[in-house]
Amino acid sequence: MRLNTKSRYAVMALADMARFEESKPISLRDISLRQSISLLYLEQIFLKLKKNNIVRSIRGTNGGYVLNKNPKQIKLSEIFLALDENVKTIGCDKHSKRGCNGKSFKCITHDLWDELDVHINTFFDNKKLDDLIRN
Amino acid sequence: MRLNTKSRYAVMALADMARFEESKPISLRDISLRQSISLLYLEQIFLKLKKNNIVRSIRGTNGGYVLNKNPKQIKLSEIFLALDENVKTIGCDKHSKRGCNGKSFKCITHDLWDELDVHINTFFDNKKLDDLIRN
DNA sequence: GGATACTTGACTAAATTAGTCGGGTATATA
DNA sequence: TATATACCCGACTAATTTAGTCAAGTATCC
Repeated sequence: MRLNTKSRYAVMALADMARFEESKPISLRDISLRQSISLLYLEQIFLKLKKNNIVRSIRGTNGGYVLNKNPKQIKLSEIFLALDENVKTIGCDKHSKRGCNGKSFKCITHDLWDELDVHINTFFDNKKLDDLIRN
Repeated sequence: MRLNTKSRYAVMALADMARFEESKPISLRDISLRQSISLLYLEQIFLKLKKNNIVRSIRGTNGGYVLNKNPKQIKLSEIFLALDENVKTIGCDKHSKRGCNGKSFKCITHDLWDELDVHINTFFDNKKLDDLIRN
């Protein structure tokens, strides 16, 4: 779990799309203007969202992106998973040779970070995109 | 909430002390050897723990540090609070002028990060140092 | 044909992290 | 009282990560 601007912007952008739920594709330019996120940065983010089938794209004039599922069904955990290659980054380094790696040597706090990870993932599994726009 | 090595090492070191619970002060040198954490780095960490009354120090030969409370009463949230000046660092920048600051302008996802923060803090409020050594 | 809008990899400045260094001061014990 | 141990503290730095930008496309609509 790693929360950087990329993850945050992804949630903002997708929530933006969900709010203006239309059948028409929404261009990154519009999202960029509404949410004040750099267009070039959004492009990077949406590439990953597309690769992970969260959105699909339509090219050309009047093109843009469309949500692949109903906002009620899009878990926030999916979104984070799409952006970070490695979801679990809190805690010990899995591939450490000297320190705690959870296998050959396990430190006092190892299980704690695992528990925390579960705790946070549960939170994001239960939160749907739709929950964000119901205010 | 920010989980860096400093916070993790602090928990490891304090758990180490709790495990060897003695009335005698424990030197950073011993902790450094047992947990393979740099002595110089530990000094930095314990200075903060001391300032926040989590440990007290005894100088000189045979000196070291002693826990100020029973491990059953030391919340992990206290420890993190002692190390990070600002506990809440996930989410929007409170002092941002242009972006979301939660006051003059509030973004779609603002409440989400607040909720997450509460969720994580609850976890660490309920975890005590003693829980880590009961395995 | 031109405007719009997605596609992709490479690059970079700034900030953060994870420590190290150097020079202290206090105290126990031989 | 000398010496070794161990805490105290500010300044510094190398490496990594972050938060983007840049350049050069390709596809589609009008």
